[in-house]
Amino acid sequence: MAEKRKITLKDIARELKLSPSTVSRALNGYASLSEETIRQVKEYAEKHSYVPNALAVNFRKNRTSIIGLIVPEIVHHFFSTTISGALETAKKHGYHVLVAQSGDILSGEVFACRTMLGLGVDGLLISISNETVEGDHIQDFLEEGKPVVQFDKITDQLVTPKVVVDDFNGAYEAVNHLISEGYRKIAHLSGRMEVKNAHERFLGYKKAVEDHGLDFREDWVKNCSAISEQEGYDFTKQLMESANPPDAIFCITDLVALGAMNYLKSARYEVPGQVGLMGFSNWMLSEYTSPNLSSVDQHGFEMGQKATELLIELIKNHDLGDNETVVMKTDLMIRQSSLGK
Amino acid sequence: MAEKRKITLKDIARELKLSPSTVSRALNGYASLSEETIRQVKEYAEKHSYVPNALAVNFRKNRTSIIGLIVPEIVHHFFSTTISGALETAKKHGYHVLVAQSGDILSGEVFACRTMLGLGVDGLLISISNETVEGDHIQDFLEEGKPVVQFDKITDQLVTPKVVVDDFNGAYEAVNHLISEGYRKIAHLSGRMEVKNAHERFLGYKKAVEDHGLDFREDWVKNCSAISEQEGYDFTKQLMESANPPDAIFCITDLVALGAMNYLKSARYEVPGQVGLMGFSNWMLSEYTSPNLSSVDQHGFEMGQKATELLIELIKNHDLGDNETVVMKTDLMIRQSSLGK
DNA sequence: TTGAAAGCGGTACCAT
DNA sequence: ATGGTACCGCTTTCAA
Repeated sequence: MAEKRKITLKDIARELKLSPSTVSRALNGYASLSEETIRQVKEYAEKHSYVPNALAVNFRKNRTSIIGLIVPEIVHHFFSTTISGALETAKKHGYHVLVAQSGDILSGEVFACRTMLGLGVDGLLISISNETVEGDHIQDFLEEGKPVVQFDKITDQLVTPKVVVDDFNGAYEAVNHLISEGYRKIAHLSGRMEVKNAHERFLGYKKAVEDHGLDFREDWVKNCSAISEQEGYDFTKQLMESANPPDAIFCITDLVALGAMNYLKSARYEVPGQVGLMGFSNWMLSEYTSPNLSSVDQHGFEMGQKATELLIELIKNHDLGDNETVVMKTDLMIRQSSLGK
Repeated sequence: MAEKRKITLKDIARELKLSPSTVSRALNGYASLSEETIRQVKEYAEKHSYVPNALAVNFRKNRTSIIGLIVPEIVHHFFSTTISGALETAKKHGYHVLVAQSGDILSGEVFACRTMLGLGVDGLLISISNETVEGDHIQDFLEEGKPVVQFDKITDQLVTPKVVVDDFNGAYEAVNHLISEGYRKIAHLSGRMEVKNAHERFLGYKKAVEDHGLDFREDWVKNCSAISEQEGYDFTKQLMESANPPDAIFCITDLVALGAMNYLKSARYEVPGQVGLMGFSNWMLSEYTSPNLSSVDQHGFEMGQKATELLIELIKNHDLGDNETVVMKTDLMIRQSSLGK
């Protein structure tokens, strides 16, 4: 495999009878060089399509222009959206993104952190796993002077900037909307309360219900531990067949809402009308169900962008940042499933 | 930001009064070293938590253990699935993955290729954009001795190994299945015929129809240029309102099939029964529609794995590979929408 | 304005 | 079994 030997900076220097330093300066646009020399060097470099050896530059400068990005699971609409945002922003600033998934387990996250640190990324973007508590493996980055920005799934154990969704408010507005559409008996298919995002959504739901003087009933709150369509279906069935069936359901995610919708349709409930339905996350699928599913958009793309901007800023300033938290506003996506009773 | 200065191999050598070469050998498990020396070095390294400088190693060995991965669009169930497979396989072999999206446009792809090449990835996995024809920017990798493996969306202009879905056969089986369920007038919502995958699916559809002596009608084939839900809806409406309405529709993707399903339901057709419906891709959503959508699984995860395995093999063998094409079998996912007439 | 030279942190060849 | 040392390609003092 005869790959053509690439031309180096030294080659140029030799050919042009200049010193490597001069060539380096000319190429990197330093002052104090004669116009003529610069022109000459650039022309030669261009003509022989000189490309600096990134490995050498990185080694010398002790940086890689690579950002590490760890999410629980790539195959997940929200996360792939945040990744997309991160990629766009990184590109704009001349950074590359190394992606890894933790599989939502601690060992996977630790492994990803270690290999990324070993490779010498300049900083880390991370949405932690469900199992992460201490976060020593993340702390390691900070101790090497590499900034970390947490997003979406975060832990307060680590002093890093954070970008999170305003789950509380998003849920509050969603439930408010159901109420304004005339629904009064609102149930909530929640997630595991130990998970911060789920808990916040629950609190937002509760606050909205109470602010309007409506009943908050424990038995109208069901915990979906797997956040699955099946749970949505089953719990909805359970709720509707109970002595006190609700007239609206606010679901922790669109997938759960889809399960709820499937049950309601199969049991011949009118959605909306008899039962109002709200999801959360605004997955692509919510646009395409029938009826369309109302949801709460989390602006994943913008989150990825914001987190990446913060990180790159820190990298450039050689700063680790502090505990600041950026809260991303959500958007109520009112479609059909939540319309007037 | 006082990051603690990291200990280097030379530090160890000096402290232990050994030469750098000896320490290197001890750490990398070379033979011909006394047990004692090895133990001593390893102990010291462990105690001072020595971590080799990856940048230096990469520079010296002229490799990065990084694979570049370019897809048209990350936020797409199929691609995120292939990425997931690629990540898993890369991890297993000690490789990292740099991800970029082309946005399905040539300029984006060229940019991604250039930056990745500049960074010094060891090889490239790519699913090309719709606009890619010549592929000189990809050829550049080969000319630098870096192997490339194409997957899913490929071009034959480049001599590289390829991993593709058996679109023809997948489509053939899907239509076969509709026929075996009793449907006889089968329409096809296709994609743009210039796109290879779309064309193959069309050919598979046509062959199946003809093999069974059924009518192949041009007016039962509709081109969805955007592959959108809207097109699925509109073309299905058009088909069903025509003089010769079909009794089954094979759709180029699940999203299009969803549009078809939404129209059929709104127009009170029974699915299945009056109209049979098949999608393609087996997106997550197909499991959750009602009725469940029958589809064709493309094994995206396994594709990502396979492509990555091929690439890593080539990298390790310092080989560019040839034109071999691995064809991934598809799986018919029979759910409700295609069941008996 | 330019050059000389010392590294960055390893690896590997050539000695011994 | 171990040491000495010349690099890898580029950047960056320091000197001229």
